[in-house]
Amino acid sequence: MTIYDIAEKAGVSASTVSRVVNNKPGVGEKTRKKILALLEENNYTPDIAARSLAIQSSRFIGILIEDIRVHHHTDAVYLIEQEMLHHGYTCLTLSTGADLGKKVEYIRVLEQRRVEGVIMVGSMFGEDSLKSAITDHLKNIPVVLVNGDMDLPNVYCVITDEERGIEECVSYLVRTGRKNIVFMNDVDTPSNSRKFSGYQIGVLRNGLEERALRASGQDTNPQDSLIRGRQTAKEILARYPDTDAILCGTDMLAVGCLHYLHDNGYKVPDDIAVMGVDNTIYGKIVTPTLSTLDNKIEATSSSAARILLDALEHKALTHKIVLPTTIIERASTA
Amino acid sequence: MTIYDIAEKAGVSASTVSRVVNNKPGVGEKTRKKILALLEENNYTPDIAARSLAIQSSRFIGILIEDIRVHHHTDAVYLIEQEMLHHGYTCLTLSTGADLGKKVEYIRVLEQRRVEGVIMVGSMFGEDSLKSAITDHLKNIPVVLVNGDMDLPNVYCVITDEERGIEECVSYLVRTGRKNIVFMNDVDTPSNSRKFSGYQIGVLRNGLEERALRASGQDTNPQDSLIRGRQTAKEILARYPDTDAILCGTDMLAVGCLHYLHDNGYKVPDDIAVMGVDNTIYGKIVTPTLSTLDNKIEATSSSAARILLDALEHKALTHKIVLPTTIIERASTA
DNA sequence: CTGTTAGCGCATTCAC
DNA sequence: GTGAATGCGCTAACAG
Repeated sequence: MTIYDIAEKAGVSASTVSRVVNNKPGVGEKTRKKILALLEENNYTPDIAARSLAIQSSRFIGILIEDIRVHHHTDAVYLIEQEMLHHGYTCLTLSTGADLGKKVEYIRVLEQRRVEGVIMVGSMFGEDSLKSAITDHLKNIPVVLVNGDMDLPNVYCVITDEERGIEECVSYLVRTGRKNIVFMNDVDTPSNSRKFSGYQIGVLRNGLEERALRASGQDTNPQDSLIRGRQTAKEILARYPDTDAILCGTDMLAVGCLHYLHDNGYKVPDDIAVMGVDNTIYGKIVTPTLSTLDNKIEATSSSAARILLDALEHKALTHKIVLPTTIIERASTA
Repeated sequence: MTIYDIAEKAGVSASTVSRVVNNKPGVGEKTRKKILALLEENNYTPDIAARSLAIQSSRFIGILIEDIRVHHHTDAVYLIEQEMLHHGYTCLTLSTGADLGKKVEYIRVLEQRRVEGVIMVGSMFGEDSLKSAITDHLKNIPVVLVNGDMDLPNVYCVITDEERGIEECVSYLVRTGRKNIVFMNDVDTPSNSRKFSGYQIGVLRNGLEERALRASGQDTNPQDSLIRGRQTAKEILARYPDTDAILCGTDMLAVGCLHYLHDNGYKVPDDIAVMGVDNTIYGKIVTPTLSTLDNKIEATSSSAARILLDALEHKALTHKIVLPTTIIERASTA
């Protein structure tokens, strides 16, 4: 059912039908009514692809995310989608996986679909290796990085100050009487590097010894992180038996850590304090409940959505905004 | 950059360029090389919308899901996306929310984008009230319902036998010595009705008294379910102090339940056994670990993807397949 | 092997 | 107020 079909039935031309469909003026009241009725009864639906072609605007915005199964990221996607849809954009949300080549591939998919803007969620998207993919394939459209950092004229970044946040976590743990604080880092991402560097600063400022281990493995899906956290906790305690606090790069790692400690007779927080990052629901579920560094995913993603919308309307804006984090104090450290 | 631009640069016609872009035969080796080079150096990307219009095929498939923040559903989406993308389809994944009107609205969005097939995840999409929306707006394209039930020529359903599964849960709890088994139901959905009916059958077969409460509230997001489970556990124990097992409609409800029991001095599973449904990661995280009815979301969604692909190739297939569930036995009942 | 033509469904000028 | 004509970028006959 096209506007031509409707036009024929109504005995008018396609342009008139088009005007009615798009609520534009210049159509007589009676013909408008008549066409409206025909539209309804034939349940006509405009072909957005055709319209896109004609008006040179897809009303698509792309969302790139590493793994839709990661809770922390879907919270962001949820907010962004709502906001975008509210402004008449349809979101094309794609899970890229950890692989860099895949990311580039998906960027091309977005390009082919002629998205008008892109939001990428996750610090991995701020990697230098993606810079050329963005300049080549996302030319002239605004790109907003959630928690990623990149210096490009059409790229806007909104990140949380995790470095500072982790540094504060260290100080916080010191205030609760901890001295031997080990940092359990997750896979190698820009965000995790910032966290690590925050840990180093914190350790330095508090005159502590630097003790850090990277959780082995590379998959960041929830199931896997749990195992990895558990395993790494074991390694930590084997290497540093006098550990009295473990600061983990993500909540899920921290949960795995809690599991290991519980199973092996350690008391949390009495023997060892544990802390995570992300303020996910996992931390509310475990026993004891998990203290965590809230990196404000809702605020960050809302802000990203706003920025993208502003950029789409060619408003001037700053290219980088940094939000503060907050420590959420729960039973695992208190 | 269009094929015309490239054609001009190459001194050939657009059709030749089109042939090269689509890897079609009938182009001389030297011209092909030349065009390929130009394509590359101008980094040309085809406009899929325009192509869709020409070939009358969008290579889009739609995925409808109630809430992208629900873990259990994103697992399904992940699998489906991978499979579809592997077959050259791009997935348009939309979170509809619980509201029925919104669901219809999103169905129309998919229609406008001319998706060639749809997968809907969640039993709510099997509701009768959506039947007309599907017949009107998703005419002649295959629709696969994951865990939803609907009788329509273009609709295929793949569901798990939760009724039977819950019945088995009751019998299982009885075998572990429980007699006063309360069912905590989640919000009113077809799936939850099936679960409830399974509970009723189980209770009847085992000569027990029927005791069921519906968790108040209506939001099914993870955060909320947790609170609701806790609250409902309280109500259950107030009304039935001799309860020795609580069977919950979802894992998250069960986790909330565990929290309440823990905080109020009940021993799980000694005093009261707790069981959930969905086999989510939440059940692996809590203490004690949660026994649960695995409703096979991976198998179900993979199957749904397969069915949709088959339907898109016009292969004959059955309209309804029912998969068995499995009981996962963990500490909360053992 | 390659170019010409037409058409996909729609929006938009410009006449009438 | 309304219609005819044109173009968006691409594919697909059909000619040559």
